[in-house]
Amino acid sequence: MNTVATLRQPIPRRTLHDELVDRLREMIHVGELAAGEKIPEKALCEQFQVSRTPLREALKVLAADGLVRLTPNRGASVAALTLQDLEEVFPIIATLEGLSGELACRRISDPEIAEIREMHEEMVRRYEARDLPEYFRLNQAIHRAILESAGNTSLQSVYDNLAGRISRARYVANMSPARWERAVAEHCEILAALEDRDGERLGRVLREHVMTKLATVRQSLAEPA
Amino acid sequence: MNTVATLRQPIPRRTLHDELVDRLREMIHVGELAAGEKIPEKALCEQFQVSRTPLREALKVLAADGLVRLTPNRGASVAALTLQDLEEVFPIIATLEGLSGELACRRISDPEIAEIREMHEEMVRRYEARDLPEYFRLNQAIHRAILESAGNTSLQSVYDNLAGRISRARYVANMSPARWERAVAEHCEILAALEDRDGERLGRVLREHVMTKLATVRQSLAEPA
DNA sequence: AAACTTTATATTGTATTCATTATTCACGTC
DNA sequence: GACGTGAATAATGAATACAATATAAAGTTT
Repeated sequence: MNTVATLRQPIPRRTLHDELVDRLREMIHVGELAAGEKIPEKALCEQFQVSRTPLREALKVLAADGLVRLTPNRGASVAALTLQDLEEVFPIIATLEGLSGELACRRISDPEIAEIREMHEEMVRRYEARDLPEYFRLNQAIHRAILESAGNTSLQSVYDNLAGRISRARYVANMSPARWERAVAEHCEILAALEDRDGERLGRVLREHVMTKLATVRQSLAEPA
Repeated sequence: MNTVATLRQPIPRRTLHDELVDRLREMIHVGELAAGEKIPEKALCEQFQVSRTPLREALKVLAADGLVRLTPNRGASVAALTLQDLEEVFPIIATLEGLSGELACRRISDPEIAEIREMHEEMVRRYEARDLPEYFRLNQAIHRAILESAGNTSLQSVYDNLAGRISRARYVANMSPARWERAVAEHCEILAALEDRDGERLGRVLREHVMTKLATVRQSLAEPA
């Protein structure tokens, strides 16, 4: 059934550089390419079995995204995020998430709200079960759903780019029980504002929620690993 | 005097792809590479007297920035900005400018404020003399100064990237006398809020100011050229 | 042993070449 | 004239080659 429909669709193409952008991004996110480290161009070409051209093109893109630093004649390294970087980027992300909340309230449908409520309730159950990875996944899905409900693809794109820069820091930050409880409370407020379609309140709560996360990350960085 | 100091400084390097990014960006801004048009890769290499490699690298970067569209096996074209794109990007820019105003009020110095006031006053004189190009230049300089006073280089970078996408649309939009008068009034309010270091008010006024510009652009697009 | 110089090797940036894909042109058929 | 097919040409993506720069290793001097 599905196969017949697929056969009559355009054949998707993907350039090597595009594929490499995604792979390198993921490698940075999971720490396989560590912050501050030189990017081993030759080794990566061998690993991926591609020539240097598409890999270098991919690195240019990642540099434009801020994930990678290019130094002329010295190659590329993974951008090392300082606390200063985080202090700069989080307010921007907070502001953009606030905007996405405001825009979402103008156009979100009842089924979309219901879906977010479902995810929220499951997330709370994961919290109560102390299942952090699944809680984290659902948490991200809720933020993603709100962003998509905003219906602004440019906002999604800008947000994704910035979020990609700090994804590693967010991923490894430890959350204390008190902060976790607070985060859940904030999410209840997010859902309430969303159900009321109160854009201003949702925008404010989302901004505060993200800035709370910055405090978590900041504290995590201050502790010895 | 200055020459001796310069001689003992590191020798700056610039890769071709980096230079080409800037040149192509400018060519798009001034309309030399028109929206929707194919980018003539071969001709540009001849014009700039470079090989295809750095040019293709530059195009990848511009594509990541949203200025250029890459279609596999069909090459690159200048992204055609639809009204939808503008409707999406302007609110983001407005939000980011609002944030820059808030951040600036937290840390701007008296000399910085004085400099912005000077520019403002000169801009008003240019308005009264009906000198639009110079008014536009000063207008941009004021926004730039506020953004820099925010002291957030990530914000500058994100803002510049977005502003670069819509720079052509802004540049060609016609401003009616009524809108011009309103823009000047808004700038007076911007300066007042800045001098009061009232971050919330400045943020709000800057957001409105940018959204007013969207209305100008929108109207300009609705009129036959 | 430390510092300096020279040589060898590796890496980086760019140019050129190769293979594939797309577009255009020419020709034949209906 | 419209349509289809095949050949020729151009453009695109990637691989390879070349030149320049940086780094490491070896040799020499103090």
